[in-house]
Amino acid sequence: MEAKKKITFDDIARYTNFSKTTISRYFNNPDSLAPESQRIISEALAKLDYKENKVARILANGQTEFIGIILPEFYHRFFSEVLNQILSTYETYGYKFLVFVGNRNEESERRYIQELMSYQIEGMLVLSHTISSEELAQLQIPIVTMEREDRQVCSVNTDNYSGGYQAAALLDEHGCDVLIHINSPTDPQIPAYGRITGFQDYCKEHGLRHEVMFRPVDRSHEEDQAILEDIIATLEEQYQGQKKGVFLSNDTLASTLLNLLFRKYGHLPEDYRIVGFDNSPASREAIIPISTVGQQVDKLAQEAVGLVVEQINARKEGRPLHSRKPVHKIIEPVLVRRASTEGWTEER
Amino acid sequence: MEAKKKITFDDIARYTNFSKTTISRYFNNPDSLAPESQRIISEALAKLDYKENKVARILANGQTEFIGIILPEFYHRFFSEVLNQILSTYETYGYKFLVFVGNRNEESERRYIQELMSYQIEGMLVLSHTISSEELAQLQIPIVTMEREDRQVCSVNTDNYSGGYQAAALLDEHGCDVLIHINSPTDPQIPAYGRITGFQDYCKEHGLRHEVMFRPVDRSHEEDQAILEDIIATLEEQYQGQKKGVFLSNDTLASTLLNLLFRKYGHLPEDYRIVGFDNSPASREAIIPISTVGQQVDKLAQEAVGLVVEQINARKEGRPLHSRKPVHKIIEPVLVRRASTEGWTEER
DNA sequence: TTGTAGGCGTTATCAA
DNA sequence: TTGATAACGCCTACAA
Repeated sequence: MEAKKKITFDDIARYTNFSKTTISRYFNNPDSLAPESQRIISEALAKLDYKENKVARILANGQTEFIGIILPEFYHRFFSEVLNQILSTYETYGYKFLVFVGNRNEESERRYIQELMSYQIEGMLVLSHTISSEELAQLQIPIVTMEREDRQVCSVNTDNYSGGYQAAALLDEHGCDVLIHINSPTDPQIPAYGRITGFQDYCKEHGLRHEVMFRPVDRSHEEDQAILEDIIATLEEQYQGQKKGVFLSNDTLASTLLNLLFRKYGHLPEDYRIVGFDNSPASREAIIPISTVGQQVDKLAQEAVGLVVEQINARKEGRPLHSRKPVHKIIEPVLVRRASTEGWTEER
Repeated sequence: MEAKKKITFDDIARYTNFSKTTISRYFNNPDSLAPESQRIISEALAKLDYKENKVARILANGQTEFIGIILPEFYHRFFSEVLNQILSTYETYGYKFLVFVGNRNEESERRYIQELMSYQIEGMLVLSHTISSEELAQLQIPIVTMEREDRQVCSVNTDNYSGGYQAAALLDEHGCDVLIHINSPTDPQIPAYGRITGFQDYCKEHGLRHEVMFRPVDRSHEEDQAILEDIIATLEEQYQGQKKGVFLSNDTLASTLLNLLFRKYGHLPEDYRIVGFDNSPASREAIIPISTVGQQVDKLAQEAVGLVVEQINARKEGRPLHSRKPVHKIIEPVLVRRASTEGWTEER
């Protein structure tokens, strides 16, 4: 059972008295062969236990069927969810994925991209922030980004503005006296900034008292806890007796806030309403289910890969599509109403 | 800026008046070149903007530097954590990873493996259960598994037995009257079964009253909740007034139990102590921090990739290592004491 | 319906 | 220290 030499088209050809070309055709255009020939070859393949070698095929026809992925990190569930959904598009498109995690290091991300390019990837999905879309565009391959600056490249994003708007509307609907949005300081160029403006616009349009609190959240759970405890203290001083609707930039943060309140009061006080973002497991699995602006991760991934594939195909026949302006697809978020706004009793 | 033809060694050779061979050497064995030649080539590469093509190199030397990964799913944080750590070994070993998620489907996993083989992967990491180690071994490439049946292949695993043992010891230490272990029905062949036997052995050795409850957990959060509510009812009937030490098979489950108790009592009652498994974010971010048997995911991943690479290298020089018996590495778990056993007041 | 010949961009083997 | 030449395993005209 030791490393038996690999069987190639040559071996099959010799064995069947066909030429290599015919064997190749068996795989790429079987209908052009006589049925009888197909049978002969098929049997020979089985008998000799042939295993295909896609590397050789790539070198010959230039199509790797590789798509590169650069993720910024793996801490937030959002990214593992997205990756999961991206990987599952293999079933529909057949592309394989080479994955790198950037960890916010510009230099290593450049190295990763070089490495990906050297493997002749046909396209790339970029979720990390460190490298500008301008630089990405120069790579001259189809690129689609998600949740990051995207001026020079195609992208697929949740309608963050709509999400922020709906979150505010939901809190308003439940009669909150003041709306609070907690977020980390965010670059206006990244799509997630829309959550802030959406929130603000709703409040302004409806003349609601509101406040956006920029805090350095999302660094670590412990820091987030400290920050949120501080915020609770502030809120209870500033808006004592008023109903506070809090919209947080993600579900994990929302859950942390909820836990703090639960620890303090043993339940979610009537004068608090909470909305998260993402519809990640953290929102469903919280001590009481948290209302949230759900990102349709499956659709995001599907569209992103679809967009890359579309460009790849366009390229293969001239380049009618790629040289045009970048396409930016938008996926509607889905508002999920749960106990953290609807009230615990209503929920069960 | 349109698809300029790709620069190859041929172009560099022509430009510098060296041969292709010399250019190749510049990359693979630069010291064998005259310093002056190195400079000339280096400049030419920059001037012509050469980009390497690893596909061609693979075809020529047979080394893809690819390792295949088959994950069972992405729902449990454990797997995204492991994947993250595996991917990060790129920095030390330079291997690239082709990732597939099996989703418990035997047929598609076989297809994935064929696909991986066709890309000439040099080794494979398998975390999914569906395909027997016997079948894996027949692939004739270095394989390392984690957290699954591993009789015919190498593996890296947490010492689950020790983990179960320590969990029981921790609960005992805090004076629990009865120890409960909640787990899904588990195949004795997979390493995680050790958690059960470790737990049982400690209890038996120390003459402790104990019980293992096999329930179909880990299917969905809602089902888990229902199951755990049921268990709480049972426990409170059966062990009323006694201090119950509950060891759950993972942190998410532990957190769900904790949440249910918190909702019922507004705090963790004195007659409950809880221990999880994994030391995943779920345990730190729970409403009160949960004690847990920590898997050293970074080490698991490091060792797993290391073991594959070791075998790959052994293969390159004859095959002294691979034909021997499978190696099974064990990583010690780390017991993490937190509020769910130590008591809330002690913790702060 | 099948075959011939050349090429994809490297690396390996000899030789000089 | 450098080169010529033949692989590597498949695909794609073009021919028959």
